[in-house]
Amino acid sequence: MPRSPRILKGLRRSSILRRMAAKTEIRDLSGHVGGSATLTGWVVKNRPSGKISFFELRDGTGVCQCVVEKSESNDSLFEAARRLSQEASVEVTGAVTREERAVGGYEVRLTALTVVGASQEYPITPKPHGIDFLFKRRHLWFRAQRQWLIMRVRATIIDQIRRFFNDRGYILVDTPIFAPAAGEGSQTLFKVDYFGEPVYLAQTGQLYLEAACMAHRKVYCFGPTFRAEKSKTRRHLTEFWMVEPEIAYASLSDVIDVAEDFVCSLAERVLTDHRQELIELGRDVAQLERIRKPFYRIRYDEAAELLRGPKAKALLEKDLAAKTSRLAELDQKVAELEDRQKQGGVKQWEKDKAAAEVIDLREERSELTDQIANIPHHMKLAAEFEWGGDLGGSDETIISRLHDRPVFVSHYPKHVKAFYMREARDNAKVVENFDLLAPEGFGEVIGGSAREEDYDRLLHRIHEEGLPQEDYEWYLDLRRFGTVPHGGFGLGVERTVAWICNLKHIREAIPYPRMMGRFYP
RNA sequence: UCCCCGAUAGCUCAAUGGUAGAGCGUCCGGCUGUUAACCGGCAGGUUGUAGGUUCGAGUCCUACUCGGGGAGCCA
Repeated sequence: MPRSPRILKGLRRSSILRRMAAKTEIRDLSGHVGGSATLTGWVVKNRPSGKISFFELRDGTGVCQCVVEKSESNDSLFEAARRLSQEASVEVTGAVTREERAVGGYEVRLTALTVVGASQEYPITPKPHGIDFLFKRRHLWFRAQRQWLIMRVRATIIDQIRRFFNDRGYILVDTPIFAPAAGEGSQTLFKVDYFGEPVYLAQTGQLYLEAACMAHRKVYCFGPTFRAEKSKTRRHLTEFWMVEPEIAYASLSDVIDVAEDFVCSLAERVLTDHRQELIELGRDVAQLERIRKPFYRIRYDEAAELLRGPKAKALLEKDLAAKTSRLAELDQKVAELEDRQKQGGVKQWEKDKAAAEVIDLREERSELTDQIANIPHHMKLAAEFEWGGDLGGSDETIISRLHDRPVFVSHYPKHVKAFYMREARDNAKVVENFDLLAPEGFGEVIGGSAREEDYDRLLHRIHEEGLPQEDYEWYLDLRRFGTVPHGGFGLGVERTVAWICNLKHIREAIPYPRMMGRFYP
């Protein structure tokens, strides 16, 4: 875009300049130092004083400090600035200066201010709020810096998901959201009235994708999926986004190779584009830099052994000791802070600060207490893990924490897995499936498998699971007409975002979370 | 479906079974370099709902509602 007036020769300079000025974004302020700029945005916070007034302006691209000094000629401007309230929308014009003391490094000294929309008693104040309060105001909470950062990282992850598959010749095939029957066959489906007929919200597009991959060889689908699981945990949503690639003429290890490259590409892209944002989110980026090939690949058998073995026990014991000593440390800190508050001669603001710290410490304490209480249970679950069961949440955490890079766990017992998974030809008790466990205890982000391509074995499994064969005739057709070895996986977007951004709760990783008992706004 | 924790001012939290408080936010006043600004003041309450125990319940008991964490299940 032309910034130099020389280029404007022959145009009506004043109107063009005005239009250009109105387009200035905070992220481009460095190019306007020494000149004037017009910004449009929202007031983050206002700090008026007797004769000088500061406020922070947010415009969606960054944050910038605005200043008005009182003078004989600017009474109305100064008064308007002094009265600005949180989240009022404004258009401002002023001189741009470099200013080390200001957020973002630049400052605008105002010559004009227009309030576009007033904002009274904005509910989300710069003080701490409870999680329920914030999610009831999700529509406003987006404006908070932390939520803004997360949404930007999410957008990049989604862009990279599409780019990865598009660049490698995968064809996007959209699968239906209204599905006639169970995909994976279970009670965790949302039932919808479809002109008097029952249909279900799709849990996966996989079966449809298998059909499409016989036409295009490499395909993927990407969209929302729905699970009516009554789980209230930090890793569950009832509506979440999943990307599912499906590849013809692929073995289990081919599919795992793709998953490995894919996850590496996501980490690399986010580190390139959002290093600063990740740091601001409190992400230890060194951990993300470890997301490199090769990931660990272990079998379910080995995972079971690991859980029962001395390493798992040692990990949990160490954990218990660390958490117990942290608990003692917290108690001591709380006691110290409370003593300080009681002492005389302490300023009110120091008392407030101490009180706020006590609240934080107590919260950490309460979480820690829960975790400590759970450890013996987790130890028992791990130590007594029996072949044949699925890996529980705590088991996954243990396995992932025993490795410094993501871990593929493959070859689970057949009877705990879905009917379409390919039976291992050398061991009929297991299937050729895999999960990818993210490190640092983030748990399962991918589930995938080779699909059963043999007609007779597939039909047998459908009967074994008690599924109605007539519902799966079209699916069986894929084995009747030129069946090939194939497979794919599904990656949960929100779990991935939570992992990359180091979020404790998956619900912050999606714009409008839908979970048990929460569907507003 | 099961287990644990919680609900007090708009918000975040205090309050041995004995007069319901603080900070923030709002509003008013003050302050020339602020950064969760600061200083002074006003207003703000059927302690989630319904019962019970007690001379007396925010506090103890029971049920329910809502929320949080976990189990199961899963991306």
